[in-house]
Amino acid sequence: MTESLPTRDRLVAAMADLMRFQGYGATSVKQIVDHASAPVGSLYHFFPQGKRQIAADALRSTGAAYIALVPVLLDPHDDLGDGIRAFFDAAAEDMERAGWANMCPVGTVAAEIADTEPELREIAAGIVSSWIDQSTAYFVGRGLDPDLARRVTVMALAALEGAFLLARTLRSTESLHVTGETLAGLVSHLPLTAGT
Amino acid sequence: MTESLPTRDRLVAAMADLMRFQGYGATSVKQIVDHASAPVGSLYHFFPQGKRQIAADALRSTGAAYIALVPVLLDPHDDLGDGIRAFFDAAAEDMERAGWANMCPVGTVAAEIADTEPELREIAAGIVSSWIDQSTAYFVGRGLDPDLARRVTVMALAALEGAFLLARTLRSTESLHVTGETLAGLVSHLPLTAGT
DNA sequence: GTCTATATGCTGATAGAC
DNA sequence: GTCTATCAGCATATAGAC
Repeated sequence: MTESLPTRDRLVAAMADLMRFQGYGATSVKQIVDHASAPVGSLYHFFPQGKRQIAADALRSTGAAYIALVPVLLDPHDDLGDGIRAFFDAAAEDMERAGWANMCPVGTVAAEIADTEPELREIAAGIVSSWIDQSTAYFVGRGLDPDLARRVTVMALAALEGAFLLARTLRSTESLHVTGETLAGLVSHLPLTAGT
Repeated sequence: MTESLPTRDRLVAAMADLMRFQGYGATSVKQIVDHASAPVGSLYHFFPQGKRQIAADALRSTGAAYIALVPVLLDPHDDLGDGIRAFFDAAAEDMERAGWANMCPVGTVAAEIADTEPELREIAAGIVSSWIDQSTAYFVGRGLDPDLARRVTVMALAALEGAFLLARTLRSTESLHVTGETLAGLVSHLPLTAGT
């Protein structure tokens, strides 16, 4: 983490990276600054409210980055089911290569802080809500009825996060491949509204 | 937590309870003994290796308790899909009533400790593996082909854990109802092997 | 087995020189 | 904006009387 980014950005990236592996509680301020090759003072200069504030920033920036993947990974596939399968297979490959870190800190952290860090929980809830809204809109654009699109989104997101949890715990990609395959079969047979 | 259980059992129950809400890292030894109305010395008397050891015990005992729910909740339903729907709806009701604690500490804790507590991760992996094996065997007993039974199990477990995560983050039962309903539709149309 | 007092180290956070 | 030295508090764990 000695990239030539501004200090502030290096700190946020380091926090996001550490949270993917360790979650929030197990990540110490000292680890963050070491990982970002920055002095402690700089962290409190940019983030006067300390660890909680930099965690909020890291969640927000990665949350925004991940929702952008949906169109990127699904657009190339005419059949939505094929797109979903490719999405889950890509996640499996990335996860194994990254040493079983979660893809996104939001999933790792959300359960951990849901009752102990109310402010961070609300931020995580906002990110997840916007994921659901944007992904629903994408599926509507691909021809699904709005209500069905939302249900498909919620189902797929739950399956993805759960499969990440199992993969991480078991150190196996089976859960990602199986859920991706099953969802693909489901989605390929959904009715599309006229004109798509 | 002033039940008339032996001290050792009260300590394990307190740890399991706290981990459901807070996870592992945010639960302190002081909280455990306070919640169990026991002195610190007793914890280290029964669990010489301290917090990590009592966490392992709490995970094991709740892991065993939860797999027992599968036949209890599914046996009454002739149609497997109906059983799955009832399972998820029951989980949603319990979760909301319990103030959005996770049903089982294994899910809350697994992601958090996967890279920081190798011994606990292996214990969690063992529990999850045995869930998958036992649940697969149950579905085979209900007439599914073994390979299909395993895939249904993995899919359902991933969806359940993911739906828990979303419900906890968003403080809404929507994810549990939607995933339960979707899985139910899927499972109701699976082919059964002859003779069931 | 129960309980209290305490040791040791690490935590998040701050002050102040440069 | 950068960096170091340091604070006060809490963490896990232990010692030893009862």
